[in-house]
Amino acid sequence: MNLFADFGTRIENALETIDLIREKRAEVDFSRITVEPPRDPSHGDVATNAAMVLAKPLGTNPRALAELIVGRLKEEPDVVDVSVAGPGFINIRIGKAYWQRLLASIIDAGEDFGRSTFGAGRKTNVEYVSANPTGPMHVGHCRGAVVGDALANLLAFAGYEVTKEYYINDAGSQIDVLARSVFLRYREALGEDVGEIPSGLYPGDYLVPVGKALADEFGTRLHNMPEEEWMPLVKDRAIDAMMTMIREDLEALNVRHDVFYSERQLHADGAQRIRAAINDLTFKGHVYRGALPPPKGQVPEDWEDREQTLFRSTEVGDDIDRPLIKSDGSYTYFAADVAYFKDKFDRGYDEMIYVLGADHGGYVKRLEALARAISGGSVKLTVLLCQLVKLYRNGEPVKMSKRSGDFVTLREVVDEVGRDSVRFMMLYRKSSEPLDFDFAKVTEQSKDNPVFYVQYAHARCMSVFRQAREAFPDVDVDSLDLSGMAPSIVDDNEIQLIAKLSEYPRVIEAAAQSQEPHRLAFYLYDLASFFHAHWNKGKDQPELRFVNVKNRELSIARLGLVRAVASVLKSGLAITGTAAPDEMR
RNA sequence: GGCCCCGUAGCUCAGCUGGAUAGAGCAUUCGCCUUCUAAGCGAACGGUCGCAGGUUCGAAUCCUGCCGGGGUCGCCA
Repeated sequence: MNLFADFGTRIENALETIDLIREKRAEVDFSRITVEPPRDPSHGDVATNAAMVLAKPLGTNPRALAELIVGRLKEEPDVVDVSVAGPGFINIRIGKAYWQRLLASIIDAGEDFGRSTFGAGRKTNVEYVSANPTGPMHVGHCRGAVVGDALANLLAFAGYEVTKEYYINDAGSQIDVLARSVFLRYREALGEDVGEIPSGLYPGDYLVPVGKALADEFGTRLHNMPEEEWMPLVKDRAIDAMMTMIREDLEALNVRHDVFYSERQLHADGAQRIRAAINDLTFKGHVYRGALPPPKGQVPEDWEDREQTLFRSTEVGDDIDRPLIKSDGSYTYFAADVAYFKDKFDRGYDEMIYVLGADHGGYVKRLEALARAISGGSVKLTVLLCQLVKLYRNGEPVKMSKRSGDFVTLREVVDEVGRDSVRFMMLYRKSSEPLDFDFAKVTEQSKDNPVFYVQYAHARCMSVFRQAREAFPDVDVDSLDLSGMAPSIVDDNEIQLIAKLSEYPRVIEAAAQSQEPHRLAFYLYDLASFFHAHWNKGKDQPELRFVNVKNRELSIARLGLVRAVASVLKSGLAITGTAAPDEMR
């Protein structure tokens, strides 16, 4: 049961009965009509702008039209009051019986309440993290990992068919550097004194065990080979080791991908997949040989005009054409991306989402151009840019130097503050907005910490059930038919709580449509806040408490309300990837 | 210089894709609570939505131009 969808159709049906609208039905567009909770609850439970949107095409004024609509809606069951307000809003107040039925349906749906068919099963690929396999994940990767994962969960809940994907950048020159760094550790493991790690190689200690493993596997054999021979062997082992480490890091964050896709396989067998993709682009008329103009603004001093194979991306919305094959005949990074995109396209995705860091902003247009060129516009490709995360410890910024290898790893953060705090805080901000992450704040158990506040609301719900079991030892509290008790819920505060719950499905759909998982996090905070507020009223007014030994029937009915709150919290927290604890002692 | 993101209360941020009197949390001020249902509760104060135009019944939201902050910018991945 979806309140706003339900009243949306009721309102449309009412509109269809109005002569003025019936006469000009072909000319009026219902799609701009909104049905939403009014900003101020005193206005009612449901508000619509229908009269304001339709007045103009019908050649009438909003308030007059609103009065007509109000006349129809008055006859609608469950409507106890309708009125026109402001410039032509129609405010509807809903009867308690409706709320009680709604509560019953939420209880019956359990954690499936809010699940939607909105996505209509569209095949959607969400690519996120895609950190280079050259070391452990650091905090910088955190946000994209969480946002991507939560977004994928959200879309799945909203009815999309989702694949979570990780693109392994295991083909570039940074992998050669990785292999050389590991080779040095290998020599070290053989007893050689390698001294300080030369600049240009990765200095981190995490490569020591990889070198040791090579020594165990090969003894001194690699040492006697020329670089061309040991390089591929070392690369294989190094990439495997790094990906194992990264998978463990992801696991610690509760992030799980369905597909790990290797860039290297695109380059395999004489780069045939890349060649095939470029051929496809060429066939569709998007490739030529030529030289690019120098960049605008400051022209680099060593600028040289060279001919390359280019993607004519400017014809599909890009600012400048993009190189596919360098002047020395090798492929650009983007060429592999063309092949990768084509692969996803051939796998049949309708929508592709790339979650990237803000420093990749310059990459967006060429990806969009690529999608147009290859799919002819049938694929919806969107790039979500996550802004940077700044770390603070007690208000002081945490300094990081990547060059010295002195960066904070994802693992360190998760180990210190816990995965739930990391995940929820990463979502408690619009991703296009920079984020401050304070170690002290996110572990604080107080109202100021949203993670705690929301989880605590769930724990409180569970606590009510524990108390009910104690108060009514003769009742099997956990197997009661609570939805059948919903008609006993009549208190206005409780009805308001049901109203807040009823917003959940539209929050899910709106967040999915806008690809903004933070909206869910804010809703959960809001819901928790309603619940806590209602709980606190029980302090001064004991008759409002959920469990009341003197009134067994009402207590049991209220358990239904508590269960509904708990299930929405749990469902929402699950989408964010955060636990819903039963207690928080 | 081109492109992208951001600019909302003293601070950190929401604002449901154009709706009503712009909302939370900190901070400040003032009450309450000192035990019940667990790490408090309630209220007040606080705004030229960066600036200027435009679009329309209606703009924080859309368009244009400025101002300010950040990111990015040839064949690096």
